[in-house]
Amino acid sequence: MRMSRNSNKSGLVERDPALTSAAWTFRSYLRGRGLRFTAQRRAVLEGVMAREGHFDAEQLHDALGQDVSLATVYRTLSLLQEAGLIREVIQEADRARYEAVYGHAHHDHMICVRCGKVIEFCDERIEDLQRSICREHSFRALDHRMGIRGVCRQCREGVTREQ
Amino acid sequence: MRMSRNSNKSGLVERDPALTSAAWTFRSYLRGRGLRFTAQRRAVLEGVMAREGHFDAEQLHDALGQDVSLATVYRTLSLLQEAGLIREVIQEADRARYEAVYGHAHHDHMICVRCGKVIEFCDERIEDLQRSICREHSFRALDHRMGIRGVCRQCREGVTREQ
DNA sequence: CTACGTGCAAATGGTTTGCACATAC
DNA sequence: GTATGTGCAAACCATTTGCACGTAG
Repeated sequence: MRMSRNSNKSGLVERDPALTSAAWTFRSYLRGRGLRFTAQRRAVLEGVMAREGHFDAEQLHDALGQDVSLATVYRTLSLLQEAGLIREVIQEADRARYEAVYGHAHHDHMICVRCGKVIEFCDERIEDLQRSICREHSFRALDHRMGIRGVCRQCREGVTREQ
Repeated sequence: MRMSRNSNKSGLVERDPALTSAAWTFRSYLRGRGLRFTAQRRAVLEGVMAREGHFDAEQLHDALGQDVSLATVYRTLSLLQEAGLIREVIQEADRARYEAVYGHAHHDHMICVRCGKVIEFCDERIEDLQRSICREHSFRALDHRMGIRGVCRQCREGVTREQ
């Protein structure tokens, strides 16, 4: 949707060519708070950006191999969330799940309670209404989440998958 | 919004006058599954219905005194949720919070990240859009939750409360 | 150098569960 | 009577934290 400033196809990169835009954002956030951009934090960020869809701390830790301990994954996920690079997905289970924000359009979710499938959607009319409701209540929104639980078409048609 | 069949003002009650409509619903749900409507389950339900706003298992347990153990509160909250009498509020912390559904209009939430205040609102235009989006995706909605995180007017104006 | 970061293992804490006893039907 | 429910305490398990050792700046 949005063009990365450090596309690895084009040679038109600025500053450190090894850093993606998301990495720059994270580094700036950390610097601004007197924190350090370490190899582990970078690895976690790259793991997050490489991932499609939703993930939890343990999945990310597995994908990263021995590079980063689980404790550090948790610590870094908090930082990434504060930096606005990831957000917590509306919770279905007791396990926190995240998704990358950077370069992804905002969207909401429909969750099928039968097969667990997540359908993402985005509706600008709803976004507009949310903005005007916040205005009416003098509320300054930082983030919002919407999740619709229900049954998807496939499951209703009897093509049940697992469970 | 909806009239209770067992209003305690009018004498026009049917069946067991000591049972509220919500209690009947719960009892029917349990019976339908071969489960029993015990004194503890009834106490939990009454505790839930008596409560204004959001609550968690421990608060409810405290309010019930020695009548019901915490374990049973948890077990009963699950049943009430399955029966559709309560729903889990969009999670802010790692603690599950609930609210009664019965007799309450559907609504969504704004959560102030500074003072923790929850503003409830309901917008029929958003509900309509949600319905049409579900239709477009052939998705049958059972429930939905929306939460907007942000900063309320009072907190922006510097009248910070706690934390 | 000094403050910050990391890995490890232990602690935390809300929630669940095994078990023996109690109770609804 | 028998299946279901309950209380208690122990188990669970994702997440957090204390501490000693690394390392960025």
